[in-house]
Amino acid sequence: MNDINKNSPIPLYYQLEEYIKGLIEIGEFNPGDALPPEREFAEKYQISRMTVRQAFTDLVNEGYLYRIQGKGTFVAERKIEHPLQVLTSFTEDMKARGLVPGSILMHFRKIPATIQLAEQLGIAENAPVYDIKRIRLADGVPMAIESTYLSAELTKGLTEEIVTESSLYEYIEEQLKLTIDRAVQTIESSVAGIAEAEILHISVGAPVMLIQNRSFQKDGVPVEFVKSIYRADRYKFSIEIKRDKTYR
Amino acid sequence: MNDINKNSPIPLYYQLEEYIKGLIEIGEFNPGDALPPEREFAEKYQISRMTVRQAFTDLVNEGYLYRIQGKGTFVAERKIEHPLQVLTSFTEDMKARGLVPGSILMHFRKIPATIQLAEQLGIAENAPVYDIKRIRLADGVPMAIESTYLSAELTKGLTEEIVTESSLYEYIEEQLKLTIDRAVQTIESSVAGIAEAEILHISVGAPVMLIQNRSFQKDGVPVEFVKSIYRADRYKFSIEIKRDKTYR
DNA sequence: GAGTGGTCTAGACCACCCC
DNA sequence: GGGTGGTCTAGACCACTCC
Repeated sequence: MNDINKNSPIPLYYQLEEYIKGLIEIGEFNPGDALPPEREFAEKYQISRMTVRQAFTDLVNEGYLYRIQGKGTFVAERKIEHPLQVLTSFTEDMKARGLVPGSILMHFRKIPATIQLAEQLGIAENAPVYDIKRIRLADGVPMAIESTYLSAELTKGLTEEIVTESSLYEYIEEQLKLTIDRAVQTIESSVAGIAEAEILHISVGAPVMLIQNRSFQKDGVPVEFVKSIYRADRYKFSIEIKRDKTYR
Repeated sequence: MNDINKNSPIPLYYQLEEYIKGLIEIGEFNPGDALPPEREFAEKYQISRMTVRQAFTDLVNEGYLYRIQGKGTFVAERKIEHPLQVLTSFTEDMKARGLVPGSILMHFRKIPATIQLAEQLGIAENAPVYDIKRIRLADGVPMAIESTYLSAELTKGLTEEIVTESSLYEYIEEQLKLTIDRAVQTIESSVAGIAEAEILHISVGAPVMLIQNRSFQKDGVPVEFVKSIYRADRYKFSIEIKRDKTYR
């Protein structure tokens, strides 16, 4: 019955966040419902109102709740589609769409950085770069051609085995302890050329989406640069955008 | 010399945010620089450390700063491209790209909602809907065909004059007092048909981007639904995505 | 006027980094 | 050990909404 444990090393505000998220998920609170007031949470769990506010504020920022001054705090409408407000890998993206992800490695090599790659990765020209090219599958069908480029200085020790047998993201985050904080994604439309058409099993001239992705650490150092070609008949890109917080 | 005014009705944390943003903009602090510690700000301006933290936390969430426990708070790398983390109108988008926006109204009419429109706008089938179709220009060249749908119940009093002579967004936000909080955007690739090719001055079969946009208020009520067809040779879509805050 | 969220204080102790 | 951010308290008063 104790949903908030004061002796846990997990911060109280975070426990409360998870607890409230849980209540929303099981339908205890529905979109549009008012939550109990902050002071009520504070008293019920014997924690300070400021701590409750920290939890509420986080959930507001994450889009679970919204507040109206003088009225209360309310559950926001459920998020729609896959909420790609959040950076994901191909694997996670496909799973979220209910598809089984797969991958065929075309090559794994180390090359000297071209001018373009050097600029995208924030390294010197001709510095070593891992160049990984994969065909990405969804339910066994080719979905995209993906080229990943990583500074070999930053991701030392990357091998073909890691790429084929485990997760590149996992290696980057858990083994190398690099934390990806944000990415800039560029999306264009194009049409398939002969080579792409063959790999993706579509006709020459069929529409494709070109998606480029540059991932950064918190300090702004680029971690990876990915160029993908998705077949347009099977892939839609969807995001949720927040309007600017305007105080004026 | 008093950058923080305790007697102002503007909250202290907000004044501090603006002040710090200003220091970053004029280059007083550069990306990677450490800011003075929270306690120093608190003492210097005679405000509580919690208030300083509120300002810092907001700036971290907005991407201006990042924190490293035990080390300090640092200025983040400048944001790249047009930071379309933020919802904008066609007009604002083009201006940000250094292009002069223009518009040709093809029709402005009131129609009964189709099933699809009813669903997108969260209204009853056959309820009245404003249907606005425009050719959007950049530097005088056709850039996109845009169809906007609005619930006529919600946006009562909308006229052709408002659409042609002022800004639809301005009318929605300032006259109707509706606040758009977020939008879900879906992007697909396709190729131009005969009608689109003619309007956009491109060849049949040339790549185009289909962009759909549903805008919502804080309570989740949809405000508008926009379907656009952009010519792909002149338009790239770019966004910045944050990685999930993972506490685990 | 009662109830809500919004802002703010003046402390406290903990966790982490670096010397 | 000294300095940093991270968490938390127990209050206070203000601004807004609704009756």
